[in-house]
Amino acid sequence: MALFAERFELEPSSRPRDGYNIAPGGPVTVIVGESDGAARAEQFHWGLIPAWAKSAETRYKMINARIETVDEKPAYRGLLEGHRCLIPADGFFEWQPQPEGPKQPWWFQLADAELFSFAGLWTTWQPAPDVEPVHSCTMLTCEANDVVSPVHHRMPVVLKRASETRWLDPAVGAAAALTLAADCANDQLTARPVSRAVNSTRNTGPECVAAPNDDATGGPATALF
DNA sequence: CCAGACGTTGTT
DNA sequence: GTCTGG
DNA sequence: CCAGACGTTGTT
DNA sequence: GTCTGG
Repeated sequence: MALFAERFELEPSSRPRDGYNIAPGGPVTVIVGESDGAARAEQFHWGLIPAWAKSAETRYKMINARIETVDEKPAYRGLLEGHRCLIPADGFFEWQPQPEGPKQPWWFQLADAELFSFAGLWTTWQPAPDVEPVHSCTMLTCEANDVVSPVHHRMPVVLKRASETRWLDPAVGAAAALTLAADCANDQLTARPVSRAVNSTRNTGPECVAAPNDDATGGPATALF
């Protein structure tokens, strides 16, 4: 908390949340820009609910936005202008299908576990005038690079640190923002396999990034029969 | 004009 | 809300 | 993303 | 198989 509060010079009212098992469809901490250039942390729903949605049913579907098409898709393209956010993290998981049995989760980080930001978009959904608005977000993805592709064919866009301020800046247009996202820090990532503890969102602690078979929550190392 | 979509991932 | 398809 | 539910009636 | 919940 202290790290990213300092890094993003968050306003005192910010109420960030962290955890080792931030899952789609749940709350996630995002950083949004203020008109005066300040930044604020909020908890948004991970899974975009467009402003025009009649129900919240997309909230488990629109968890990602492909960078290749984000400026074309009706649900996303308007958000590239003025509705960008940072989603701070120090790593992410991808699941690797196995020839047999359950998928193997992998944990990806920058060197020295340095803090970074995913490139996100956000919006507000208010189904009726007299109910509380719901803020939600989605995360840009791109084709997996050499580090991630053995595990999974897509990966989140990790912004270069120098791009973060401009990503939040409303004065930066959609085209320029897309350029920032394309020129990302994904080639700095490292990978290691982890316990299957992360597969259950009931596990929210450091056991999620423990080495495989080095914990009591990841299930048996081998099948019983 | 109105109706209907609006998304990604993974699997087959 | 806005765009595409019919 | 993965895990877990997926149903109604009647009884306590 | 498909949807909801975390």
